[in-house]
Amino acid sequence: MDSPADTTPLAALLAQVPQPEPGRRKGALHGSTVAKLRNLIVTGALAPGAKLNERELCLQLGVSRTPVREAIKTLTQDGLLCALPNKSSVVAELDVGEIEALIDVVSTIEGLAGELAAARATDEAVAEIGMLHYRMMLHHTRDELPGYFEANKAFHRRIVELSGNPVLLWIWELLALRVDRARYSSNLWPKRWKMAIQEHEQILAALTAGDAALASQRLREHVRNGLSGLVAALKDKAAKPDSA
Amino acid sequence: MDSPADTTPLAALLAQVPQPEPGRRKGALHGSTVAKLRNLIVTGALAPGAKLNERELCLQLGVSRTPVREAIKTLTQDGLLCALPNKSSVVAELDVGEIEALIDVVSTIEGLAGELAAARATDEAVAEIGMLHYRMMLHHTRDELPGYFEANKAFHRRIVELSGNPVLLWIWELLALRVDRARYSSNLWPKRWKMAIQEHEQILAALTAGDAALASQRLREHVRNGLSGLVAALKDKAAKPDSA
DNA sequence: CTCTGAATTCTTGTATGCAAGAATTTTTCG
DNA sequence: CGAAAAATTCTTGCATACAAGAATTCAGAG
Repeated sequence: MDSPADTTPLAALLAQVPQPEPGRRKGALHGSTVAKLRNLIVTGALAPGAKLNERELCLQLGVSRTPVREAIKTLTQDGLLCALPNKSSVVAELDVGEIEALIDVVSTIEGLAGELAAARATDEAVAEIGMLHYRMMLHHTRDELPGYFEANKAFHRRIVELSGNPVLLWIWELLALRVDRARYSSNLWPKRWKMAIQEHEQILAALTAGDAALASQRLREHVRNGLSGLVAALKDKAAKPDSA
Repeated sequence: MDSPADTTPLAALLAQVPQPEPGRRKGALHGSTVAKLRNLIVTGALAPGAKLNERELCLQLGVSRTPVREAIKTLTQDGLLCALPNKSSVVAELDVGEIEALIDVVSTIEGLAGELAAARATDEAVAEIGMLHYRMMLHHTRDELPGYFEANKAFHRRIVELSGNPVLLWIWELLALRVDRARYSSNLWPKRWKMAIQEHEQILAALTAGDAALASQRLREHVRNGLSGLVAALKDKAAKPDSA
């Protein structure tokens, strides 16, 4: 009846997304549709458990069912949607247990990334990551949540890239989708920010020193701390459901 | 002109795949098409670099373009195909560098799985994994390559399942696709078998003892050994291209 | 003979039509 | 009035039609 999703002002949210001009080139619909839909899910605009009606999405997104169906398939594979045969796909539940499972995997993955990155860290690469760190701090001082998120993610992403391992980056991107979802879901937890910034600086130091073991350990613990805080926030939120 | 794929007896290979009866139930075409196509790629029946013509695949698989296109999208996301806009998708190259990248990631992932699994290992679970190990040995003594592959994979898979971490299993499945491809590509390397069996026994012992650190380390090294041998075999093969 | 370019053919990207299964509503019987 | 069943409506799964871009071929000029 009145699942959370039914009250979502979907049209308004979609209006914010820049619509591709009618004079667009061929082959861009799939990608853009995936991006739009993914954004709606990750940011929580489409609530967990919400049913996706293909025809309705077509109208909202202004495309035919083909790209919509492809996007649904793609996001199902990414684990953001759940699909049952002959039934509407639904937005995957944001299970706290699953996020706890994410902790072990993401921390291990980023730990490996740190280990490999430290061995390949040039001054230039470290400087670039440092810049991302300062950008994050800037957004922090300004209380700009989206910018903070973005810079934080870029910081971590750059380290994974620096590892030079394309498979690692691929896996990390997949995991990052779920982490982002959890982040958006648990409204900001500013307590954690200061600690995160300190940890980033220590990670940078380890990379600068080229100390693989230390970089690995610090990244592992940093990720573990962050995600654990996230789980705590989510459990808190679950305890007192709608104390806005 | 005559790329390796053009000479592939595709029709014959597909004939081996049991065709779903006309009286099948709806909703199974996508999955079965993905499975068939994936098998062709993983086993090497569709050679790396081969161009996939959608219409041709439709004829071969006996379905329309819709499920074929969905399957292509899915396998592209899995990294088995490469797609460029408005161009035919091609089977992803089996880059040795990428397999070397896999070594670090898969060994780390399975190491984590071993660590978590050891902490949860019941007698029953260990016995089940032991059974898979003996099944593998049986296929070994009979020189049955496919059975050996299957049992080996089941052994590893069961350990990841035992970890109780669904995210870990999800990632492992993705990685396993690429590992399987590499395995099929480098024809059997029997030298490795005996060593692998010994390592499996040691892994089992660590699981039985519930020693998380040991299980983790042994799995990590076992995977590293296996994949390193695989890379060596592939490099060997690359050096003397077609010495059948 | 070769190179350029235009026209044709082929292939993919997108939209839509049709049928099977699911959900819902209505109707009928107890 | 309640419940079960039948019919209607709705939704997805698959097939196909059409359009835009890419590849190929063929002709003509240098």
